[in-house]
Amino acid sequence: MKGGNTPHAEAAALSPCGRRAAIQDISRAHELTSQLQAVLLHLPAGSWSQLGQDMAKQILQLTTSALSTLQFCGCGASDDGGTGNCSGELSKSSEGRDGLHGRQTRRKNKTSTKVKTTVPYEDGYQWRKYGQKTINDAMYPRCYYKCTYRDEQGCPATKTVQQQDSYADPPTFMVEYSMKHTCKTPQTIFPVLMVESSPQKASLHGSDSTGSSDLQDLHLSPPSSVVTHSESHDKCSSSNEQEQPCQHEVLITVNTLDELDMESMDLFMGNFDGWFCVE
DNA sequence: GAAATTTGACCCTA
DNA sequence: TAGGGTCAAATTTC
Repeated sequence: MKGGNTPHAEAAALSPCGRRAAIQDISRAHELTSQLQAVLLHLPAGSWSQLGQDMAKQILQLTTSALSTLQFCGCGASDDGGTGNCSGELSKSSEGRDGLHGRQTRRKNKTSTKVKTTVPYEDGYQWRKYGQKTINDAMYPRCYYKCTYRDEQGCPATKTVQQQDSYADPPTFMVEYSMKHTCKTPQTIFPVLMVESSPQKASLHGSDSTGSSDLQDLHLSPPSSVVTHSESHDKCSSSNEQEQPCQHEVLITVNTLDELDMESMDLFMGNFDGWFCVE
């Protein structure tokens, strides 16, 4: 059902410029919340610290959801001619064709978000594996996950996880998210630390482990990540002549949150100024 | 026994 | 027609 106050409806009502500004604002909020969460982890355990963590998690989920909504609803300005259909909607093409119940389109829409990470299973959502395939020219099979709440709440979100290189330590995975989460669950594992990309490739490398960390014991190993946000039409306003497709990668390798110290944070803040590509 | 994962088969798209 | 995405029965885990 289409609710008038749904994020999708609001996004659709936004002008391209307004949507862009909204995306930038939310991405900034997301970034700051991620950093706040990292800071909170340094505080002594206590009710306030826990409360802050919980709040940060919720904010991250909300901002992630909002960003996802805005991105997926960007189709109106792209190559589908502005049909008004969000690219996130399921295709009904196969329905009723061969007696398959609810079988959805076999090809996903082009709009998706790819994230390169060392912790593909910790992104704040719960997933259930439903398939695995050997992919041509890939060293490792690709795993297919759907939202745990797909059956209960009809959440269409899916993701694929594929290990990339066998020699990296830790191994990196390319995670491709498709469809937007519509499930409503407060359960989070740990939201992915979204990292902004910038025209200049930058990296923060946590070296070897710098002392013991109890964070690992908390299973809050921070993701490290590369966010590769790509869409077919993307041009980067920050690139010089708007000629290069937006395909930025920023690799943050952090073994423990202790390594993400304030110095790194400052570098973090200084180097990145927006991970969304602007048309 | 319920939930999650594995795996082969089916089917769609390029 | 090959490759990739999904289904669903079988199997495993808790």
